[in-house]
Amino acid sequence: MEAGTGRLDVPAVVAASLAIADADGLENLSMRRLASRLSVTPMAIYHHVRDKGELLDLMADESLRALPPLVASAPWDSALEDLFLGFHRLYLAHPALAQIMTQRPLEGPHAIAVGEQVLTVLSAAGIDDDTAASAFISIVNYTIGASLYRTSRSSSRLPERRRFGRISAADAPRAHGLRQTMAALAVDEGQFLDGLRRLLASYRMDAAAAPARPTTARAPAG
Amino acid sequence: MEAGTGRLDVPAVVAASLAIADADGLENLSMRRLASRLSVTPMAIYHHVRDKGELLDLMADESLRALPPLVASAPWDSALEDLFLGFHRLYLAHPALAQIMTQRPLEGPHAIAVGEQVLTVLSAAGIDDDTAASAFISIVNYTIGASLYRTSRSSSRLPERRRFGRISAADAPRAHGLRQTMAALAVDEGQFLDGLRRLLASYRMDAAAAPARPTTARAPAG
DNA sequence: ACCTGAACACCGTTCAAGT
DNA sequence: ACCTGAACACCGTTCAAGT
Repeated sequence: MEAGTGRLDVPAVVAASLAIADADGLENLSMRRLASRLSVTPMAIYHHVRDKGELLDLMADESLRALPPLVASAPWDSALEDLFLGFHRLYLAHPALAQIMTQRPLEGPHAIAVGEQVLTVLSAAGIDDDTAASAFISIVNYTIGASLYRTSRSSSRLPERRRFGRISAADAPRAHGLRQTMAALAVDEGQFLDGLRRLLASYRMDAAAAPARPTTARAPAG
Repeated sequence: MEAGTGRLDVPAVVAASLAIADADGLENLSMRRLASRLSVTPMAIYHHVRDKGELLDLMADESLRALPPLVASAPWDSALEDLFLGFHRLYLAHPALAQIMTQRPLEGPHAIAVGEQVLTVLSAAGIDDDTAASAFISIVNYTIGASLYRTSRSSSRLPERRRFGRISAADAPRAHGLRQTMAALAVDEGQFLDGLRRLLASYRMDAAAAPARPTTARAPAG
């Protein structure tokens, strides 16, 4: 498959990797499967990528290109809400990316560019540097956790439960009664948004407490 | 190793699995490694556990035994803060557990018991059922995301970065200036607590808006 | 520079057999 | 019931060789 192009390059390798991970899950992405999809010998890939780990880094960073850019004209909190909703949607579309982020710190150029944008917006809102750094980390963590939660419960990837029976009304009446509510929330974008908004509202109070700053935004101050 | 006991059982298998995952990472936990640590043939394990997936489920649920129980006498928000701090510490001590939770929905008996406790506490605080379910999910998601963040950055498991250079002052002045701050926050329990408290504070407002309820809260008591 | 082929040290799991 | 042994269809990666 994918034949014809003749020559292999990094973008083609990354694209094929994402396609395999989307179709069959990250656990089924192997260098050998990838090679056969590219009609090439496994070792050919090693000429473009040092090892599988580097391939995963490239997948995670490269896919951030698809993120809708932050809208600078909007209020800072709704701009951030949109940005992280974009993250969440990206991770739902490509569950492998969220998984990769939990195993390898993402430090590629696109990831750093997004981080820079977020920190700039928080700073312009009047939030001090330390709080901004902390806010960035907490919001990213929440977003990744919520995305993993939804993808791990998406019908297509559920492992068949065997050992454990269903949740019983006798042992856990509340959890039992809320079973269907929780199942619905697990596939609901509104559930993600609710938590995100609660975090943003909390940082809004930090912003209000600080003196508003002009958005000139010159770097780490000289 | 681990010889002498003569007979294999599920607790021994689970304990050995955790020991391997703690020492060498979940990615190095294999049925064959596990078998050799138990001085047994790989196939012997399959007599106690259906497959590797079930083994992972058992590891994740069984380890929840170590969680400090929720202190019912404390105010609900500080009780929940303690409980989830306990989760966070458990995941830091055993990074494999947080990883497993992102791949397989945790529905074992201990997980359900913890969920029941949390829902009961939220309800007794005067939070309605739908909000309680949503709060539970968001707080768990945040906790898992934050735990994964810290473990993925723990010095012992960092993959050597190759493709991407260090973050440059020219391209990302803010991110560059905050590099050391962010690195410090990545290993700081206070960073986790800050985000957790912001979420709890938000739900405290829901509780205040609702009529307070007597803490009759039947169920797992008795 | 870019790719192939053979090989090494691993995987999870099935199936048949032993006690 | 509990365990072994051999086998199957896979892995990631090194090394030497081809063009």
